[in-house]
Amino acid sequence: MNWENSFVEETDAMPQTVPRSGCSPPSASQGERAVPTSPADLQHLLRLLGASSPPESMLHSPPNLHTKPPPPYPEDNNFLDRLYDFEGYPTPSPSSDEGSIPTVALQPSSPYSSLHYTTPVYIKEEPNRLSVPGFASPYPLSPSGSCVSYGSHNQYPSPTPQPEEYIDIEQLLKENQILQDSTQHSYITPKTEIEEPRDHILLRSVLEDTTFQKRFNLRPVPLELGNVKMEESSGGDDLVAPDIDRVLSMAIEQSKRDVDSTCTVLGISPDPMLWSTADVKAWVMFTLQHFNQPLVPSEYFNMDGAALVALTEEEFNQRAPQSGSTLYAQLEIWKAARHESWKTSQWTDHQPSPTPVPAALPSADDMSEDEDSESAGTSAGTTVGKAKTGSTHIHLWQFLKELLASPHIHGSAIRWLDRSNGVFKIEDSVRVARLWGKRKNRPAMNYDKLSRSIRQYYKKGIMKKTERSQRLVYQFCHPYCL
DNA sequence: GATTAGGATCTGG
DNA sequence: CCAGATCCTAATC
Repeated sequence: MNWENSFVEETDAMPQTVPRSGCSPPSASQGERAVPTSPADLQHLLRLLGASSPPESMLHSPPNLHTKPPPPYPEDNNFLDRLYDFEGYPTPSPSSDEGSIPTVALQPSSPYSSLHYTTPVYIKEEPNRLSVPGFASPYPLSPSGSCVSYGSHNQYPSPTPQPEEYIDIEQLLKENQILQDSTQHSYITPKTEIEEPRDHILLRSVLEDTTFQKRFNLRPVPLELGNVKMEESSGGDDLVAPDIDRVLSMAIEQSKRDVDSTCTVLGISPDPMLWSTADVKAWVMFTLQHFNQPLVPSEYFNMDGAALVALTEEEFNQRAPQSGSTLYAQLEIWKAARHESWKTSQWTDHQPSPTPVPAALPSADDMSEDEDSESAGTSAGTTVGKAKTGSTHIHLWQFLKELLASPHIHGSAIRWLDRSNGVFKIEDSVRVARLWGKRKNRPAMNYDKLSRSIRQYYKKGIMKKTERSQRLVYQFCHPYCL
C-alpha cells in the first residue's frame, strides 16, 4: 500500500500567515447543495444529454451511501473538495469557450457561479449523484451497456412524482437545441449534422434504455435508432423523436470532457495503452474512489496500461471482487475514447493516433479540451475569491501541498513521510513534474527543473532537505508545513 | 543514471 | 520585480 495514514485535515489549507500567497481552496458549505429530488438515473441521462452539473456537486460523495463498505483508508472528508481544486486547469488559449454547447451560469450568488453549465438545468441539483467530472457516467455500465445497479440505488426513497420532478425530456432537448442554435453562428443556423462514424455501443445502449422513464414516471420519449423506433409500452404520444445521433453526440461530448478532465486530474494520457504502472494505479484508485467502490490495494493492479487493457472482466473481478465490473466498464469507455479524435494537447506528441479521424465535433474540438472546466471557471462573470486554486499562479510549494492533500489520487506520486514535520517524498518525480508542468502550462517541465525550483526555496526558507538527506525527500519549513 | 546543489540567465505575469 | 523556467557544471548517491 502506497498511502500512509497521513490524511490532511481542514487546517491543511495554505498557511494563512504566509505573505502574498493566500490561497484557500473553495470550501463548499453543505448548504450550497440543493435538495435532492431527481433520481440518479435521470441525472445520468441528463448528463449524457449534456446537462452537466457544477463540479463541486459532482465531486461530493453521496452522503447517504450507508451500505458502502468502509474504505480501507480513513475517510478523507475533504478529499473530494480538494480534488475539485484540480478539476480544471486553465488553458492558455483565451478562445477556449464551450464550443457549440451553451453555457449558463446557474445562481449568480453562488460562489460557484463562475462555473459553467453546459446546458440549462431545469432540475434541482442532486448532491447524491455519483457523477464526477472524470467519468462519463455516474453509474458504471456493464460491457453490454446496461446500467449496473448498486445498493446505493435503493437508498433513494421510492420516487413519488413531484410536479417539479416531472421532467419533459423532449422539452429539454428542444431547449437545448434552441440554445445551441442561437449560440452557434448567430441565429438560425441549420443544425449541421455532426458526423459520428462510429457505433458507440455503450452510449447507444444507455440512450436506448428508457426504463428509467417508467420507473420515475417520466414522459416517455421515443428514441429512434436508425430506422428502428424504440417503442415505449405506454408511450402513445406522437412526439417528434429527438435525433438519437444528436443525443449521442452530446453524450460523446460529455464523455470527452470527462475523460479529459480525469486526464488532467491524474496527469495521465487519455490512452490507457500509454499508461505506466503508476498511471494504472492512479486511475484505478481514482475510479474506485469516485464510484464509491471499495478500494483495493493498488498492488493488485501492478501493471501498465497495456496489461490493464488486456484484462478480462473476470480478471478485474478477481482483483476487485466488488468493483471489478465498474473498473472494467469504465475502462471500456476509455478504450472507446482512444478511438475518438479527442486527445489533450499534452499528449499529442506521443499519442499514436492510428487513424487521423476527422473531428467529430468540430466546434468542440477547437477548444483546448483539457482545460475546459477551468476556463469555464474563469470566464463567467463573478469570480471566486482570490487566489483560486487551479490557477497557474499557484506557487510550487502550494501545488505540492495540493498533491499531498490528495493521497488517494496522487499518493503514488508524492506522499507525506512525516506530515507533522512537513516531510514528504516524491515517489514519482516524472509524474509530479508532469503535473506541475501541466498546471503551469509548461509542457517541457521535468523534474530537473522542478527540483531546481524547489532548491530555490532553500534560501527562502520555504523548504529544505531533511536532516539526513534522502533522495527525493524534502521538508517544508515553518509555517509552510502547517 | 538519477539526483542534488547552485550559478547564470531568461521569461511571463 | 518576482517566481519560476531553462540551461548549465559539478558533485554525489
